[in-house]
Amino acid sequence: MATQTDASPEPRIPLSKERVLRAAISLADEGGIEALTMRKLAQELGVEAMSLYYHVNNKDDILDGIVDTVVSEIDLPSKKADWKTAIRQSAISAHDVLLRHPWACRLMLSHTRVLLGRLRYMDSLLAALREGGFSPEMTHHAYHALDSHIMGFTLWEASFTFTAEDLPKLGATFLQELPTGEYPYLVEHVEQHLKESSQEEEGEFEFGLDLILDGLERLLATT
Amino acid sequence: MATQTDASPEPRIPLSKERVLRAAISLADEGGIEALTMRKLAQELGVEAMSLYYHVNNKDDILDGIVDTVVSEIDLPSKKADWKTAIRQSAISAHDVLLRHPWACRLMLSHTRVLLGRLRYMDSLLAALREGGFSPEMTHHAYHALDSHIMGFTLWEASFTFTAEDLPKLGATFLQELPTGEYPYLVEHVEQHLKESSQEEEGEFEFGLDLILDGLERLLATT
DNA sequence: CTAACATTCGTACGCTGTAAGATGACTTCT
DNA sequence: AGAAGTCATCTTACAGCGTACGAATGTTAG
Repeated sequence: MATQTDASPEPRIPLSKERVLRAAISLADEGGIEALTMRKLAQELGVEAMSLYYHVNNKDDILDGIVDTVVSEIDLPSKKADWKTAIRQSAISAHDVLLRHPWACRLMLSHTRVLLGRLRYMDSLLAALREGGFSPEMTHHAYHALDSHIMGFTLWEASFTFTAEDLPKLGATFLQELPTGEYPYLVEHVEQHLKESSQEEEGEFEFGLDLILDGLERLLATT
Repeated sequence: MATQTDASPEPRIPLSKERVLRAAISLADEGGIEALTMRKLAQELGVEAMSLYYHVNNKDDILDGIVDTVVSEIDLPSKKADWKTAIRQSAISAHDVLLRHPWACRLMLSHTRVLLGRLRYMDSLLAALREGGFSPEMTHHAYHALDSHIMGFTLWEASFTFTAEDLPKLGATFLQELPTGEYPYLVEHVEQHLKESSQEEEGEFEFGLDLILDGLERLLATT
């Protein structure tokens, strides 16, 4: 003990898979997924790159791991509420979580290994539908419709995350570069984005979500 | 002329941006987007890597280019049909095209430069909505709902493209690795995928699409 | 034939993930 | 106390990536 505190001011916390994953997440959050390299990650942990490989098989292991960590943050649909409000709330939670980690969506779609957190999420969403009265076939369809919206919309938003503060400038130059008068509706659309406060953008996700949920409800009623 | 055909059996077609992009697309189609490297692309064209840089600024230029080429293949919504069938048909076309080039979706979302083909596609979809009677605000919402579905669903499908022939085996091992009895609904869902013919999967996309289109139609009627 | 230009290539650098083995620290047994 | 063994980390090295820089080829105009 004495030797340790004497020799080094920092007692050197031992590495672990959890610590590696935590550091990887914060690194990706700050600098985007392309900033997550083995060397930078090691440096962040005060260690050499190869040391990571004692706790992790390879980089894919890390990528799979941080995806699962993030997915585990999503609120599962409540078993108490009716299917529609339960799923609605869970979808909004998924949207929030995935937007906090804008790299997660893309990783989910390029990395097909599914770990426990994601298994649980998928099953609980399916459970909410089945126990809400949907047939196996309808549940299948509904699941994919919902998943597509969550992924697709969040992915789109995430690709514009970096523009949070300089969106106005970026949008203005975009409009200027546009062939003049050629695409009037596109101009209108972009202007809409520019004048929207970021608060209003939030409702955008729920608009599509409700379109799907209402449609599903109607389908459920007619059977 | 004589000297050329004498000296080299292949007359050496000169490079060009089009030729580079065409080769890039076929390389990505065959081996996935990660198989598209400057060196392999050059090799495919019978040339050294650095020669490409005369026709192209950098790799991003190529990526932006092939995305735009693919997007330009999508059928734009017909101006003759009513908005719903026109958009429906265009969305299905987009789905088809993007599934033929499974790497395109992911590129579209990580590469935010928008070239001409994509501008035209976006504007024509917005035009179909506006001229169908939707207000600017509703059009804005509708556009994102539709885009999210097209992107989200196709992206999901594209991530499982490689399993086309060996999906049964892959699904079987997945089911076996699942914690037994823990996720009954997930098991049901996966089994559904396994028993579905690939033809039936096609309808899956249209299910979600119609959910959105019907919802939009109803909203349009109530105003 | 020569000068100008348009294309292509050779070399090199810094970055990436990671294989293989050396090195150090700590535990346990004798 | 010393030896043996295990665990954790580090050193070195390599192949592959995008691409900067400048030299070497065609190819055409005067």
